[in-house]
Amino acid sequence: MTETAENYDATKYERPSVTVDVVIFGLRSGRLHVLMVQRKHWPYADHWAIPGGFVNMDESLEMAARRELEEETGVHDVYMEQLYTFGEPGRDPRTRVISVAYFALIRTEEQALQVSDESNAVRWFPVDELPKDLAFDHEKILRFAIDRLRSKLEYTTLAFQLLPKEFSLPKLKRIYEEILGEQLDKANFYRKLRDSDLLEDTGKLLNSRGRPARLYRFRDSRIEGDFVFRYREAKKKDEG
Amino acid sequence: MTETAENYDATKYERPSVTVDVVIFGLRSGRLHVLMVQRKHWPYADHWAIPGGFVNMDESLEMAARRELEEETGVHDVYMEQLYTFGEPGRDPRTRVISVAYFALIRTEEQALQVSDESNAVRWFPVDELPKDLAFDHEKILRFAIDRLRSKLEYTTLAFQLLPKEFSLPKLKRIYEEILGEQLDKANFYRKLRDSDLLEDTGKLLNSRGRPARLYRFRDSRIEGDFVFRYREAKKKDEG
DNA sequence: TCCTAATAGTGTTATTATGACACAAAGTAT
DNA sequence: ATACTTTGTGTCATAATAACACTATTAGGA
Repeated sequence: MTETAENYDATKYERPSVTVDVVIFGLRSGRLHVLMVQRKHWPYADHWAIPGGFVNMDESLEMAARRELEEETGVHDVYMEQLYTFGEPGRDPRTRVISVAYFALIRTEEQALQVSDESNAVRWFPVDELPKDLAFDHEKILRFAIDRLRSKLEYTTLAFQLLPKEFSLPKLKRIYEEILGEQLDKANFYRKLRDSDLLEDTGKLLNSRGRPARLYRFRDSRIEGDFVFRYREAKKKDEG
Repeated sequence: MTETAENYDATKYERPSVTVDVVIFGLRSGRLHVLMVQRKHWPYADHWAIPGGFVNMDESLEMAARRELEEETGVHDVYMEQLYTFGEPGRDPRTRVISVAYFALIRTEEQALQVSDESNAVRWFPVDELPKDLAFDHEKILRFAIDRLRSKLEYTTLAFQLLPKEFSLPKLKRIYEEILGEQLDKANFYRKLRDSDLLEDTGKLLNSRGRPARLYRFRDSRIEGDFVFRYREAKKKDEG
């Protein structure tokens, strides 16, 4: 007969370790970055890794992830969601480790982070200039996270979580372009946002070099959760 | 200093148990069903539960899930994807259990399943007639799976995994209606599929009561993975 | 002060996608 | 033959999209 949860003795089996890893995204100078830590010990000493750690027996997975996030960055109350769970045997040479990965979006340009860019141990990397030879399967996790962020951008308001509370339309557009990796049409983008009724004019203007940009904020009721704002410009068909 | 993966002693901490639970979807008489098992022992004796079990130390999560799936149904080579990982402390009264949930889509009407509908231990339930008081947090997992299936239906070819290899357009349409819970327009649905170029005419006809239906199969190159076939009829806006 | 560069923002139009619904086709049952 | 049932197509008004030309408002220098 098959072993099932029904006749399980909690002490009978070897158990894997469970960790949470948090892919932390932020903007720096308008470019999408990810926060990495440099390991000090075996395995993968000196290699860069996604911040993470073991789950305590009395905390939920999300609590563990938020704890790790706060330990690394000092921020809390940020957008976070579960990404995927990675559990290949052998992904950690020490023992069987199952990692529940999360990703977080933080308003880098608004909050003063505790992390120092000068430190050798913690650093922001642009997502297209990641260091080589990441620890464990973290390159895979990172790609997974970037793909997910990119695809969710097209049907959620996730991008808003990266921006300060008040922002201009050109800035929002630049984030979309940065993450999607393609140019968008200004007129169409603005129109879509106007029609979506997601934004609220603050009345303020932001001076820069040319014509000042109008500052907006999100209508509170719609920021939360994954309210659908679908932005996609259909690519030209190139089929036979 | 914070405890991190860097100075971890594998034997030092208490570890949670890790299970996989597999939400198994199938069609029976054109209705979406899910496979449940009835528990025999504490906790939740006699309650219905999602099939699942502990992950062995040397098998991947997906392997564990496929093993459970095959043990319950005898089928393999079916579509399966990871759903979400549930890990609230206290979700299992015995010990800390973290469950990696998967969902599988099987071609019920094609494969002869080992499970007997008469058995008291394993049974198919229509998704809108689930038994009461499911074990653990399985009701939550189930709702999660149904929501995911429903939303992925709109931008993937997942529905095709539930059908036999050859099928008619009306049958496909009925599945969409069943899962989405709303009526679709025949003409628009067929047109969308024709334009998508996903289907291949087998030349065969299926006799029933009225005009025979043409049988199609999926073009192989596009079945795999999550090729995008977006079907959504925009709901009428009912905003203030 | 006036011109220019730079950036923000709007209008317009052709094309395509969508939703609604009428209609035609091809079988079975009587 | 005729009614009935189910499959499958045609049509058209409307909405969404992509492309692109255009106007607006500032700073800064001649």
